Amino acid sequence: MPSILDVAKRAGVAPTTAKRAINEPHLLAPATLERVRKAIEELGYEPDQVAGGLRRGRTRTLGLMVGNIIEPFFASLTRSVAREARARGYALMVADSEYDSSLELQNLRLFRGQRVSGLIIRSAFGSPNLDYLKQMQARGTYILEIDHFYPDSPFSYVMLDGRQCVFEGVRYLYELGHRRIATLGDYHPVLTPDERSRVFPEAMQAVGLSPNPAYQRVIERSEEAAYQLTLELMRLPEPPTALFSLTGSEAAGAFRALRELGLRIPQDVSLLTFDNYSWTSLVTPPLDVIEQPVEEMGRAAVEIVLDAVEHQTLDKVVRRRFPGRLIRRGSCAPPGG
Amino acid sequence: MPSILDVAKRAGVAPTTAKRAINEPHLLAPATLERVRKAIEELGYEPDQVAGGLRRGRTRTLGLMVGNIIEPFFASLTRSVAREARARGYALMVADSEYDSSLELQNLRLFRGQRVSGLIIRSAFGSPNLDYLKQMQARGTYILEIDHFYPDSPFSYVMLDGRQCVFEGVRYLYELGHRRIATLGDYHPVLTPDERSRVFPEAMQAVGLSPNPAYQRVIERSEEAAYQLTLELMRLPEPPTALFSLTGSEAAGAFRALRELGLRIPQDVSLLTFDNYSWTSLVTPPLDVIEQPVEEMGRAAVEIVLDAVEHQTLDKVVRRRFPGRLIRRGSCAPPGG
DNA sequence: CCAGATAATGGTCACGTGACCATTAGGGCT
DNA sequence: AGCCCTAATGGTCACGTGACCATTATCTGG
Repeated sequence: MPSILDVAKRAGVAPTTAKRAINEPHLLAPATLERVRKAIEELGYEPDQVAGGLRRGRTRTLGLMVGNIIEPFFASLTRSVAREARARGYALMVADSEYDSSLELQNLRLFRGQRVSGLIIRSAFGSPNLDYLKQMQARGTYILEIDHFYPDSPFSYVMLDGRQCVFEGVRYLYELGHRRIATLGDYHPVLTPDERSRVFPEAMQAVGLSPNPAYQRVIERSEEAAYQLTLELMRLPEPPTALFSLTGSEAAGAFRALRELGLRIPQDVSLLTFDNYSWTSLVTPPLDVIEQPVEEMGRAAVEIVLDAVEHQTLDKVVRRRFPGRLIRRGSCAPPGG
Repeated sequence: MPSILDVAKRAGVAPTTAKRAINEPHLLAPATLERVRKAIEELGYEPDQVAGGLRRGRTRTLGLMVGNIIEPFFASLTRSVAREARARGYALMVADSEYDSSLELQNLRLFRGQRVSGLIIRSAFGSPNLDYLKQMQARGTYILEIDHFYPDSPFSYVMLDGRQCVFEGVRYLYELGHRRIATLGDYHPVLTPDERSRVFPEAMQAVGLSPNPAYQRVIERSEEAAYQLTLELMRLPEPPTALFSLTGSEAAGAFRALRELGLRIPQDVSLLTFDNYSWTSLVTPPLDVIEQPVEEMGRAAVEIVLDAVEHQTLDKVVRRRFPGRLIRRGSCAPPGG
């Protein structure tokens, strides 16, 4: 692999001069610049970011830790983050915690070993890693949470405005005439704290309803758990007339369960879900969804992180909320046919 | 960020000794080892892979270039590759070419700058980057193609056995009684060379059929193009009785088109597709698919790359084919109801 | 014609590590 | 006692870069 020394030798200049052709070309005489450029071209020289990172004390790499890359939300986020990072000359390291805090820790160690300059993280459940993140931050890695944040998080974050979305969703169902509205379970308040399930009761109160305790179960956050819970809920003597799924993955479980039970959407039960996943428009009927501006969120995340890194303002905390958008397609209708 | 020097100082040993606690602990006296371990623990020391990579002349990073991270095939692949890389102590850099060779080149440059030790790549279409890849290889990056390979590729690869799958798919449809079978277009033989569309005519011949020229169009490889083509095909005077989609993305386009045309699956037309995407079991009817062993392929890819990197056998070319699995769910039936 | 400014180029060193070689102490053998 | 062997530990240097300082040539104004 040729180094700048090879370039310098070939161009007949000192290494310092050769490097200036890349970093501060305006300082060079046009003829010298041209000669160096030619040498770079001929040798196929590409600056070594490993050496540069060591010397600089700061790498041009960014870490992204997702909860589950299979979920389209994270896939879209990854694409958006990757695009933005590339545009700014940063490589993107991706890790998947599978929402498991011990895997998360392993991945954090890897990221730390690689000395990533910034970290965008959707933290896992259980979360004994807050201290580790704080330590990384104290040592110069800028940390930004996305899609979720720790209570009292000291970090920047980029989030959907879950509160606004849940309120809007509940109001939408309410105005269609629904009174028996259920989310697909509560998440565990400590193990899987979640804004959406936390504000649901408030959203119900805002329209003069209160959540039916019979519908409230603490579940794991997965398609399978949502599938099981939907079966249970719809077999109650007084089943919900509308299901409000707080994530796209859970909607798939609910949809599967409703089909198995032979329940028609929206005649027998309405279904509303977060996340405009592509399958939601392929099924019959197409589902009403609350879309997140994922691309924008990814862009914003990279911008916040890299601005802080490059301007050396690691202490700057930036928090941005993004609105969701309700898309009506026909899976919600007045109750009772 | 503490370095091994800090650890050594705190443990009261020489830097060399401190490092041995990590790299060759068997050489140390138990008491010394314990003291160094304690110092590492207290300081929260994590070896700097940037410095190590520079000195070693080899980083512990792997590059993964996907065609489109949004496609579940690539999302699953990414997860599998990330898992395996993590298990071996390598960080994974992910880039998305969006199947565009100019974006691909930008990403390759980034990877090269970061001195990735290995590269797993699903190459883009158009592909003027073969030379660049060869150059990277000549400079010590082990390259492995996945899901697709250049004609006369000099690299290792991991692939589905597309030939076997297409043959099996065609035979399946043939035995159900179909004679008018169409793929969703040919890909451009130069711009988007593709094994599956190339062997389709052979597979037809193997059952005594030949592809209907009226069904053969060169299309782009996208959901939208597949949607348009399906509309066209089904409006022909003699439309196909069975559609064979060569990718999961295209199946979504075909499915959308069939629904818009009001055609029933499988009564009016059978639909068979590659890739067991989760939506294919959610729609009505659930689709017959040819599943790829994506996880295994990802694991194999990392294994091949890292074994070559770590054993310094960069010249070793390994090529593996994986069988697909046909899953019947009800979207294919004898023609004519 | 020269001081001082500026343009252009050159030289040196440290970042943290791993490879390699060097040194010391103690134990077993003749 | 003298030798060698091994266990345990220490010292040095280069990887390629970027920050910083140094040097030389050319120009400008009085």
